[in-house]
Amino acid sequence: MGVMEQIGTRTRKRKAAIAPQIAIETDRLIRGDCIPEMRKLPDACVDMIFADPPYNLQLGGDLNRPDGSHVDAVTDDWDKFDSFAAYDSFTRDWLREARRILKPNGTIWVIGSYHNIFRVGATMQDQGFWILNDIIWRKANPMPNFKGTRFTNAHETLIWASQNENARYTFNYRAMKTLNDELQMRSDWVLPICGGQERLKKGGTKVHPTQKPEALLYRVMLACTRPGDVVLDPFFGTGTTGAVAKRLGRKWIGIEREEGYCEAALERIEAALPLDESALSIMQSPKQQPKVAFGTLVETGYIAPGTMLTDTKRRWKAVVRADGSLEGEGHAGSIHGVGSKVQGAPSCNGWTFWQIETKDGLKPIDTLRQTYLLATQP
Amino acid sequence: MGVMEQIGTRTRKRKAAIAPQIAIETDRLIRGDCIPEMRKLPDACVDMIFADPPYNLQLGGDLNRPDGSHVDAVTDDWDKFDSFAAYDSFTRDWLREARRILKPNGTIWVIGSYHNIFRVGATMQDQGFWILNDIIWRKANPMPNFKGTRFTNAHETLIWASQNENARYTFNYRAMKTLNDELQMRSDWVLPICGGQERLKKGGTKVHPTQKPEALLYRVMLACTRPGDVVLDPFFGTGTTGAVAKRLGRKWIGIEREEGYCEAALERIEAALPLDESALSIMQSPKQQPKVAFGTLVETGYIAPGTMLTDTKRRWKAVVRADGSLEGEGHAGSIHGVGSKVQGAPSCNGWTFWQIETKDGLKPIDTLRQTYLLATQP
DNA sequence: GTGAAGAGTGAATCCCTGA
DNA sequence: ATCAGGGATTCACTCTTCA
Repeated sequence: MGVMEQIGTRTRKRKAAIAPQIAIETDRLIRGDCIPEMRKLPDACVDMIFADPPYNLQLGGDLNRPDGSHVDAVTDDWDKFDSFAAYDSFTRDWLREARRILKPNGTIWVIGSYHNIFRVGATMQDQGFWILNDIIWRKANPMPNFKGTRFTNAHETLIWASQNENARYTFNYRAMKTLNDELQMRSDWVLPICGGQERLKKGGTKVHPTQKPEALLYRVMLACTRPGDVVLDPFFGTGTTGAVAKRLGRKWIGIEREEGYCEAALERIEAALPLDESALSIMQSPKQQPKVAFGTLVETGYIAPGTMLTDTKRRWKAVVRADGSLEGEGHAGSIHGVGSKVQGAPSCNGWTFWQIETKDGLKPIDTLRQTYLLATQP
Repeated sequence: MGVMEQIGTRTRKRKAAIAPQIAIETDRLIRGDCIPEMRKLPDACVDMIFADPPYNLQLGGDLNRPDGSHVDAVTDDWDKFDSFAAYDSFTRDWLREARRILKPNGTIWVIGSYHNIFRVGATMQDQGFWILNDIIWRKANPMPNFKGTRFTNAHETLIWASQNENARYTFNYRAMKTLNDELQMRSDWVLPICGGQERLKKGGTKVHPTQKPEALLYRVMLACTRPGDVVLDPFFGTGTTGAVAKRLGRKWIGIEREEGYCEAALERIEAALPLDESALSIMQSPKQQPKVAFGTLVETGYIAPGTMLTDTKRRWKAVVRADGSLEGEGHAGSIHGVGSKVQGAPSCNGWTFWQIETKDGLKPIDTLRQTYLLATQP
């Protein structure tokens, strides 16, 4: 697992390795109901949970297309619930176990539609999960509303939540920004539905009625886990979570009741190819780069004591002192402290605020830090 | 009102005029709390309800933009609740009255964010409302996540529900399809937030912290009401619902507690003019350019992480990474960024610069984008 | 007048480490 | 547990100012 050890060590979160982590068996499928099976797992043993629970779809009668062909709706027995109360009870039970086995800094994703997502979301809040975002999967190619009685149901909703309000969760902000052409990733994701070669079929019919696209899981795991993290899926189905986890170098545990789905899932995961190390690495935040003190640049001669710094509009000036502090405009202190004081701002990043005069005009002192890093990093 | 007569004449519902409708006073603002004020209204007296209740945002401390400026948050008392239980109690009370005064064939719209919408939706289902769609308002210009801690919260959710499961509700299918360039209107609506001239201001500051855009109400009313219908808004605010109702030839009733909002609303509705054809075209959502991020092609499997790219003359090479970034020749970043860096050029179109090896020779990665668009666009 | 540049702003649960 | 301090972090659009 050389990949695991080298990648992802610098993420936004630095987990305190206080409690000895219980190592559990991973990369395996557990056959059975998710509630009793989760009960057998120890507390705080997984980093992320992805759950695609039954939707409790209340479809009355059969649905036909205008041409008379039959729409293959979700009518399996596992999707029938006597009432909202029964569904709520089921939801509370599996979410309670999910929260227990989730590490304190772990996160959970749950996907649903308007039939069930409101009940699921409210239950999550009631149990202490802390919602971080609701994400809209905007389907690029949804099934139209054949009868013209409502708006085309063209999206599904995912809830992303941490185990508790104060969790220091993993969010690979920079990687998401890169994935979205250098703009912040938004809460609405446009992705095609699962079809074509990706859709598992047996004898010409689809194996699972609601197989999720791998692209969806790909984005979820890339955003919120690190290589080597354990991802659990209590409603494993045909194993999309497992297949993507394997590709991305994450460990997985799936729980599934239906033998037909289990077979298909294992076969599929077996065929999935893991990415190699260079492909797995992602863009890192500056936050995760080695820290350099401004004083170090003074000591090592990258900037001389006595150098005059200013801001981009030359409104304020400050002099670099021998110990790496600044003095100017009646203030003295760190590059950040003086920067915030002269502006009267609550905070300031001195690295980008203060500029140094060069032959090509003003440049932020951060460029000196980058030069230093390039020269000293292996 | 030529527009009105042409659109919406073919509605799904044909109401049986059995029970004599109770005529209530319309086009008026009721000053007071919505729960006691709704109690004074008779049963089954309104055709549609649009509700924009407090979201219970639970904001922490102050928030500043990267430039140091302060974010003007919603800190009003009307958005503060002691607990989820208190919010639920409030929600149950106003929804119960709303359902009572709604006609049996009427519908309700409620807007919210992840802070409150799950609780609201679950309560609606518990009380017997029948959800018809959840609609996503995708904000064209949302506020970014300034700290890089989550996904940009770029949408709000609306729930559209009928008074009961068997209601024969109004849905102007044709009008919606016309409004959407002859494609079925989907459950995700791209609309800008309320700003510019439309945003009500007094002394340079916004009158209401969360004024909704008229385009949103326009689409809601055009979809689900007929001219002459009575629309009630129990959280009237600055009267967007009233202004749009007047323009569309619907009757309105607003309930609002804050005197400052009431004044602004009445003044605004007084100034509102009935709709003409030109206004209709302005409201139409412009056909957006399909934009595809390179990362999307990686996620959806059109290009695999680890793939080697090169330029047309094979001078430089780069590897595709899991998040859609490239790494090669000592650089890492987007397809455009790495392209410009290896060439030493100020800019570069990565789509045409980077080539992928195929059995027919090198091809620009732009061809993959075209393939993706062909597969996913309607 | 016209365009470029700069300032302002929007329903937001918005940092992390070490003492 | 709290507190201090380093330093990381933004997109689309409107309106104003100034050349």
